[in-house]
Amino acid sequence: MEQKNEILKLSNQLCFPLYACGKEIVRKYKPILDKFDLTYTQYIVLLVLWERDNLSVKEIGKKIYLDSGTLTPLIVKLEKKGIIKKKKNKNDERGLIISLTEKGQDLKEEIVQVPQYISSCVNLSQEEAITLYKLLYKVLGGFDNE
Amino acid sequence: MEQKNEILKLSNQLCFPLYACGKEIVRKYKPILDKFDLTYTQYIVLLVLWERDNLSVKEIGKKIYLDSGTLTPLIVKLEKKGIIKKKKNKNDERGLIISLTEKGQDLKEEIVQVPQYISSCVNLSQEEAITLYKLLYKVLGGFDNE
DNA sequence: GAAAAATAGATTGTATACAATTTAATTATC
DNA sequence: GATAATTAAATTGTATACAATCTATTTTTC
Repeated sequence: MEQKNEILKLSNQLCFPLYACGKEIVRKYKPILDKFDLTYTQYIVLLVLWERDNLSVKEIGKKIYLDSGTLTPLIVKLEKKGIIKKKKNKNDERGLIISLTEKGQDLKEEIVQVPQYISSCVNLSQEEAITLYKLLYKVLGGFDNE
Repeated sequence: MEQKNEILKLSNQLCFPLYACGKEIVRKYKPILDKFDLTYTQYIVLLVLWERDNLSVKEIGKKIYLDSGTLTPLIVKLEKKGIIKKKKNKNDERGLIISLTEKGQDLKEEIVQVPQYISSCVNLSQEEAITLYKLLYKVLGGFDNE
Protein backbone atom coordinates (compact mmCIF):
# COMPACT_ATOMS: atom_id res chain seq x y z
CA MET A 1 0.00 0.00 0.00
CA GLU A 2 2.74 2.39 0.99
CA GLN A 3 4.69 1.16 -1.99
CA LYS A 4 1.68 1.82 -4.22
CA ASN A 5 1.60 5.44 -3.12
CA GLU A 6 5.29 5.77 -3.78
CA ILE A 7 4.95 4.46 -7.32
CA LEU A 8 2.23 6.96 -8.19
CA LYS A 9 3.97 10.01 -6.77
CA LEU A 10 4.66 12.59 -9.45
CA SER A 11 8.14 13.07 -8.06
CA ASN A 12 8.96 9.40 -8.60
CA GLN A 13 8.08 9.34 -12.27
CA LEU A 14 10.63 9.93 -14.96
CA CYS A 15 7.96 10.48 -17.54
CA PHE A 16 6.57 13.62 -16.00
CA PRO A 17 9.77 15.72 -16.17
CA LEU A 18 10.25 14.42 -19.72
CA TYR A 19 6.80 15.64 -20.66
CA ALA A 20 7.10 18.92 -18.74
CA CYS A 21 10.57 19.71 -20.07
CA GLY A 22 9.48 19.09 -23.65
CA LYS A 23 6.60 21.46 -23.16
CA GLU A 24 8.60 24.16 -21.41
CA ILE A 25 11.31 24.13 -24.04
CA VAL A 26 8.72 24.92 -26.71
CA ARG A 27 7.36 27.73 -24.57
CA LYS A 28 10.90 29.05 -24.14
CA TYR A 29 11.31 29.30 -27.90
CA LYS A 30 8.11 31.24 -28.46
CA PRO A 31 9.23 34.83 -27.77
CA ILE A 32 12.32 34.60 -29.95
CA LEU A 33 10.62 32.69 -32.77
CA ASP A 34 7.77 35.21 -32.74
CA LYS A 35 10.28 37.72 -34.13
CA PHE A 36 10.61 35.53 -37.21
CA ASP A 37 6.87 34.76 -37.37
CA LEU A 38 7.62 31.09 -36.85
CA THR A 39 6.25 28.50 -34.43
CA TYR A 40 8.54 25.90 -32.85
CA THR A 41 7.27 23.12 -35.08
CA GLN A 42 7.74 25.25 -38.19
CA TYR A 43 11.26 26.03 -36.96
CA ILE A 44 12.25 22.38 -36.62
CA VAL A 45 10.85 21.61 -40.07
CA LEU A 46 13.10 24.37 -41.38
CA LEU A 47 16.09 23.00 -39.42
CA VAL A 48 15.55 19.72 -41.25
CA LEU A 49 15.32 21.40 -44.64
CA TRP A 50 18.34 23.63 -44.04
CA GLU A 51 20.33 20.50 -43.38
CA ARG A 52 18.93 18.59 -46.36
CA ASP A 53 16.63 20.15 -48.91
CA ASN A 54 14.10 18.47 -51.22
CA LEU A 55 12.55 15.95 -48.86
CA SER A 56 9.13 14.31 -48.93
CA VAL A 57 6.59 14.90 -46.17
CA LYS A 58 7.21 11.34 -45.08
CA GLU A 59 10.96 11.87 -44.77
CA ILE A 60 10.54 15.10 -42.79
CA GLY A 61 8.08 13.35 -40.50
CA LYS A 62 10.42 10.48 -39.84
CA LYS A 63 13.22 12.79 -38.77
CA ILE A 64 11.10 14.79 -36.33
CA TYR A 65 8.51 12.22 -35.26
CA LEU A 66 5.48 13.86 -36.86
CA ASP A 67 2.82 12.51 -39.20
CA SER A 68 0.99 14.00 -42.17
CA GLY A 69 -1.87 15.13 -39.95
CA THR A 70 0.50 17.62 -38.36
CA LEU A 71 2.79 18.30 -41.29
CA THR A 72 0.30 18.85 -44.10
CA PRO A 73 -1.32 21.99 -42.62
CA LEU A 74 2.05 23.21 -41.33
CA ILE A 75 3.60 22.94 -44.77
CA VAL A 76 0.67 24.85 -46.24
CA LYS A 77 1.39 27.68 -43.80
CA LEU A 78 5.12 27.75 -44.59
CA GLU A 79 4.22 27.77 -48.28
CA LYS A 80 1.86 30.73 -47.79
CA LYS A 81 4.67 32.63 -46.06
CA GLY A 82 6.82 32.00 -49.14
CA ILE A 83 9.47 30.09 -47.20
CA ILE A 84 9.09 26.71 -48.88
CA LYS A 85 7.53 25.33 -52.03
CA LYS A 86 5.89 22.01 -52.83
CA LYS A 87 6.03 20.03 -56.03
CA LYS A 88 4.90 16.60 -57.06
CA ASN A 89 7.57 13.93 -57.18
CA LYS A 90 7.65 13.10 -60.91
CA ASN A 91 8.99 9.61 -60.25
CA ASP A 92 6.18 8.78 -57.86
CA GLU A 93 3.13 10.98 -58.04
CA ARG A 94 1.93 9.90 -54.61
CA GLY A 95 4.74 11.87 -53.02
CA LEU A 96 5.70 15.52 -52.72
CA ILE A 97 9.08 17.19 -52.75
CA ILE A 98 9.38 20.02 -50.27
CA SER A 99 12.07 22.57 -50.95
CA LEU A 100 13.22 25.93 -49.62
CA THR A 101 12.58 29.12 -51.57
CA GLU A 102 15.26 31.78 -51.75
CA LYS A 103 13.50 33.52 -48.87
CA GLY A 104 13.66 30.26 -46.91
CA GLN A 105 17.39 29.96 -47.60
CA ASP A 106 18.03 33.55 -46.52
CA LEU A 107 16.13 33.04 -43.27
CA LYS A 108 18.79 30.58 -42.19
CA GLU A 109 21.37 33.34 -41.91
CA GLU A 110 19.25 35.42 -39.58
CA ILE A 111 18.11 32.60 -37.39
CA VAL A 112 21.53 31.64 -36.03
CA GLN A 113 20.82 33.79 -32.99
CA VAL A 114 17.97 31.49 -31.93
CA PRO A 115 19.92 28.45 -30.68
CA GLN A 116 22.43 30.79 -29.06
CA TYR A 117 19.68 32.51 -27.11
CA ILE A 118 18.06 29.25 -26.07
CA SER A 119 21.28 27.62 -24.90
CA SER A 120 21.79 30.59 -22.61
CA CYS A 121 18.47 29.70 -20.96
CA VAL A 122 19.41 26.07 -20.33
CA ASN A 123 21.10 25.88 -17.01
CA LEU A 124 23.54 23.02 -17.62
CA SER A 125 27.30 22.59 -17.90
CA GLN A 126 28.67 21.27 -21.16
CA GLU A 127 29.21 17.88 -19.58
CA GLU A 128 25.68 17.70 -18.23
CA ALA A 129 24.27 18.76 -21.58
CA ILE A 130 26.17 15.97 -23.31
CA THR A 131 24.94 13.40 -20.78
CA LEU A 132 21.36 14.58 -21.10
CA TYR A 133 21.61 14.55 -24.87
CA LYS A 134 22.82 10.95 -24.92
CA LEU A 135 20.21 9.72 -22.47
CA LEU A 136 17.38 11.37 -24.39
CA TYR A 137 18.50 9.77 -27.63
CA LYS A 138 18.78 6.45 -25.85
CA VAL A 139 15.15 6.74 -24.74
CA LEU A 140 14.04 7.87 -28.21
CA GLY A 141 15.98 5.02 -29.79
CA GLY A 142 14.20 2.55 -27.54
CA PHE A 143 10.84 3.84 -28.75
CA ASP A 144 11.80 3.53 -32.41
CA ASN A 145 12.08 -0.23 -32.55
CA GLU A 146 8.69 -1.18 -31.20
CA MET B 1 36.37 29.97 -29.06
CA GLU B 2 36.22 26.65 -30.82
CA GLN B 3 35.00 25.12 -27.58
CA LYS B 4 32.39 27.85 -27.21
CA ASN B 5 31.07 27.00 -30.64
CA GLU B 6 30.85 23.37 -29.61
CA ILE B 7 28.78 24.24 -26.56
CA LEU B 8 26.41 26.33 -28.59
CA LYS B 9 26.08 23.67 -31.21
CA LEU B 10 25.30 20.99 -28.66
CA SER B 11 22.89 23.05 -26.64
CA ASN B 12 21.08 23.81 -29.84
CA GLN B 13 20.68 20.14 -30.57
CA LEU B 14 19.66 19.38 -27.02
CA CYS B 15 16.30 21.08 -27.40
CA PHE B 16 15.06 18.83 -30.15
CA PRO B 17 15.45 15.51 -28.29
CA LEU B 18 13.84 17.17 -25.27
CA TYR B 19 10.85 18.14 -27.37
CA ALA B 20 10.68 14.83 -29.23
CA CYS B 21 11.07 12.73 -26.09
CA GLY B 22 8.31 14.64 -24.32
CA LYS B 23 6.02 14.03 -27.24
CA GLU B 24 6.89 10.36 -27.65
CA ILE B 25 6.39 9.63 -23.98
CA VAL B 26 2.82 10.91 -24.19
CA ARG B 27 2.23 8.74 -27.24
CA LYS B 28 3.63 5.77 -25.33
CA TYR B 29 1.07 6.23 -22.59
CA LYS B 30 -1.91 6.35 -24.92
CA PRO B 31 -2.65 2.62 -25.41
CA ILE B 32 -2.52 1.80 -21.71
CA LEU B 33 -4.40 4.92 -20.59
CA ASP B 34 -7.08 4.22 -23.22
CA LYS B 35 -8.06 1.21 -21.10
CA PHE B 36 -8.95 3.61 -18.29
CA ASP B 37 -10.57 6.14 -20.65
CA LEU B 38 -7.97 8.72 -19.61
CA THR B 39 -5.66 10.99 -21.58
CA TYR B 40 -2.10 11.63 -20.43
CA THR B 41 -2.90 15.11 -19.16
CA GLN B 42 -5.95 13.84 -17.26
CA TYR B 43 -3.71 11.16 -15.78
CA ILE B 44 -1.14 13.61 -14.43
CA VAL B 45 -3.89 15.77 -12.95
CA LEU B 46 -5.09 12.63 -11.13
CA LEU B 47 -1.53 11.83 -9.98
CA VAL B 48 -1.46 15.26 -8.37
CA LEU B 49 -4.82 14.77 -6.67
CA TRP B 50 -4.00 11.26 -5.45
CA GLU B 51 -0.98 12.70 -3.74
CA ARG B 52 -2.81 15.70 -2.29
CA ASP B 53 -6.56 16.15 -2.59
CA ASN B 54 -8.58 19.39 -2.47
CA LEU B 55 -6.42 21.68 -4.55
CA SER B 56 -7.34 24.76 -6.53
CA VAL B 57 -6.95 24.91 -10.31
CA LYS B 58 -4.07 27.29 -9.75
CA GLU B 59 -2.26 24.90 -7.42
CA ILE B 60 -2.68 21.96 -9.81
CA GLY B 61 -1.41 24.10 -12.67
CA LYS B 62 1.67 25.15 -10.76
CA LYS B 63 2.66 21.56 -10.06
CA ILE B 64 2.32 20.39 -13.66
CA TYR B 65 3.09 23.59 -15.60
CA LEU B 66 -0.39 24.11 -17.06
CA ASP B 67 -2.67 27.13 -17.04
CA SER B 68 -6.43 27.50 -16.71
CA GLY B 69 -6.87 27.49 -20.47
CA THR B 70 -5.81 23.86 -20.47
CA LEU B 71 -7.07 22.82 -17.05
CA THR B 72 -10.58 24.29 -17.05
CA PRO B 73 -11.94 22.15 -19.93
CA LEU B 74 -9.96 19.14 -18.72
CA ILE B 75 -11.49 19.39 -15.25
CA VAL B 76 -14.95 19.63 -16.79
CA LYS B 77 -14.29 16.33 -18.58
CA LEU B 78 -13.02 14.58 -15.45
CA GLU B 79 -16.08 15.90 -13.61
CA LYS B 80 -18.41 14.49 -16.30
CA LYS B 81 -16.74 11.10 -15.91
CA GLY B 82 -17.53 11.27 -12.20
CA ILE B 83 -13.88 11.07 -11.16
CA ILE B 84 -13.55 14.47 -9.52
CA LYS B 85 -15.86 17.16 -8.19
CA LYS B 86 -15.58 20.93 -8.03
CA LYS B 87 -16.77 23.24 -5.32
CA LYS B 88 -16.34 26.91 -4.59
CA ASN B 89 -13.75 27.82 -2.00
CA LYS B 90 -15.92 29.32 0.77
CA ASN B 91 -13.04 31.40 2.08
CA ASP B 92 -12.35 32.92 -1.31
CA GLU B 93 -15.11 32.63 -3.86
CA ARG B 94 -12.78 33.36 -6.76
CA GLY B 95 -11.18 29.96 -6.31
CA LEU B 96 -12.32 26.37 -6.72
CA ILE B 97 -11.50 23.31 -4.68
CA ILE B 98 -11.02 20.21 -6.81
CA SER B 99 -11.45 16.90 -5.05
CA LEU B 100 -11.64 13.24 -5.92
CA THR B 101 -14.94 11.36 -5.81
CA GLU B 102 -15.06 7.84 -4.43
CA LYS B 103 -14.78 6.61 -8.00
CA GLY B 104 -11.68 8.76 -8.42
CA GLN B 105 -10.15 7.33 -5.27
CA ASP B 106 -10.87 3.76 -6.38
CA LEU B 107 -9.26 4.36 -9.76
CA LYS B 108 -5.93 4.82 -8.01
CA GLU B 109 -5.81 1.16 -7.02
CA GLU B 110 -6.21 -0.03 -10.59
CA ILE B 111 -3.84 2.41 -12.16
CA VAL B 112 -0.66 1.29 -10.40
CA GLN B 113 0.10 -0.93 -13.37
CA VAL B 114 0.51 2.12 -15.63
CA PRO B 115 3.89 3.47 -14.42
CA GLN B 116 5.18 -0.07 -14.17
CA TYR B 117 4.26 -0.74 -17.79
CA ILE B 118 5.79 2.53 -18.96
CA SER B 119 9.05 2.07 -17.10
CA SER B 120 9.41 -1.27 -18.86
CA CYS B 121 9.27 0.62 -22.18
CA VAL B 122 12.03 3.04 -21.22
CA ASN B 123 15.27 1.51 -22.19
CA LEU B 124 17.49 2.80 -19.36
CA SER B 125 19.25 1.29 -16.38
CA GLN B 126 18.16 2.51 -12.99
CA GLU B 127 21.30 4.59 -12.71
CA GLU B 128 20.74 6.22 -16.10
CA ALA B 129 17.11 6.90 -15.24
CA ILE B 130 18.16 8.67 -12.04
CA THR B 131 20.74 10.76 -13.91
CA LEU B 132 18.20 11.71 -16.56
CA TYR B 133 15.64 12.55 -13.89
CA LYS B 134 18.04 14.88 -12.11
CA LEU B 135 19.15 16.63 -15.28
CA LEU B 136 15.57 17.20 -16.43
CA TYR B 137 14.64 18.74 -13.10
CA LYS B 138 17.73 20.91 -13.27
CA VAL B 139 16.59 22.25 -16.65
CA LEU B 140 13.02 22.71 -15.38
CA GLY B 141 14.31 24.46 -12.27
CA GLY B 142 16.26 26.87 -14.44
CA PHE B 143 13.07 27.78 -16.29
CA ASP B 144 11.12 28.43 -13.10
CA ASN B 145 13.08 31.43 -11.88
CA GLU B 146 12.85 33.63 -14.95
C1' DG C 1 -2.30 -7.54 -66.69
C1' DA C 2 -6.28 -7.31 -63.36
C1' DA C 3 -7.17 -7.55 -58.41
C1' DA C 4 -5.14 -6.98 -53.87
C1' DA C 5 -1.94 -4.84 -50.88
C1' DA C 6 0.82 -1.07 -49.77
C1' DT C 7 2.09 3.69 -49.70
C1' DA C 8 1.96 9.05 -49.60
C1' DG C 9 -0.39 12.67 -48.44
C1' DA C 10 -4.90 14.92 -47.23
C1' DT C 11 -8.86 15.10 -44.21
C1' DT C 12 -11.59 14.70 -39.98
C1' DG C 13 -12.30 14.62 -35.18
C1' DT C 14 -10.63 15.00 -30.50
C1' DA C 15 -7.50 16.70 -27.09
C1' DT C 16 -3.99 19.34 -25.63
C1' DA C 17 -1.25 23.87 -25.00
C1' DC C 18 -1.04 28.62 -24.26
C1' DA C 19 -1.41 33.74 -25.02
C1' DA C 20 -4.68 37.19 -24.40
C1' DT C 21 -8.88 38.76 -22.73
C1' DT C 22 -12.96 38.72 -19.69
C1' DT C 23 -15.55 38.21 -15.40
C1' DA C 24 -16.12 37.95 -10.63
C1' DA C 25 -14.23 38.40 -6.21
C1' DT C 26 -10.74 40.09 -2.98
C1' DT C 27 -7.17 43.12 -1.32
C1' DA C 28 -4.66 47.48 -1.16
C1' DT C 29 -4.50 52.35 -1.09
C1' DC C 30 -5.79 56.80 -0.56
C1' DG D 1 -15.24 53.23 2.12
C1' DA D 2 -14.96 54.08 -2.82
C1' DT D 3 -11.52 53.15 -6.31
C1' DA D 4 -7.61 50.87 -8.15
C1' DA D 5 -4.95 46.87 -8.45
C1' DT D 6 -4.68 42.08 -8.09
C1' DT D 7 -6.13 37.45 -8.41
C1' DA D 8 -8.65 32.91 -9.89
C1' DA D 9 -10.95 30.78 -13.19
C1' DA D 10 -13.36 30.91 -17.58
C1' DT D 11 -13.34 32.08 -22.41
C1' DT D 12 -11.50 32.84 -27.08
C1' DG D 13 -8.46 32.09 -30.79
C1' DT D 14 -4.57 29.81 -32.88
C1' DA D 15 -1.42 26.00 -33.39
C1' DT D 16 0.02 21.68 -32.55
C1' DA D 17 -0.45 16.39 -32.13
C1' DC D 18 -2.21 12.17 -33.59
C1' DA D 19 -5.52 8.29 -34.53
C1' DA D 20 -8.49 6.94 -38.04
C1' DT D 21 -10.14 7.32 -42.47
C1' DC D 22 -10.04 8.60 -47.38
C1' DT D 23 -8.07 9.24 -52.08
C1' DA D 24 -4.85 8.66 -55.53
C1' DT D 25 -0.88 6.16 -56.93
C1' DT D 26 2.29 2.57 -57.10
C1' DT D 27 3.76 -2.21 -56.30
C1' DT D 28 2.80 -7.17 -55.63
C1' DT D 29 0.97 -11.30 -56.68
C1' DC D 30 -1.33 -14.52 -59.01
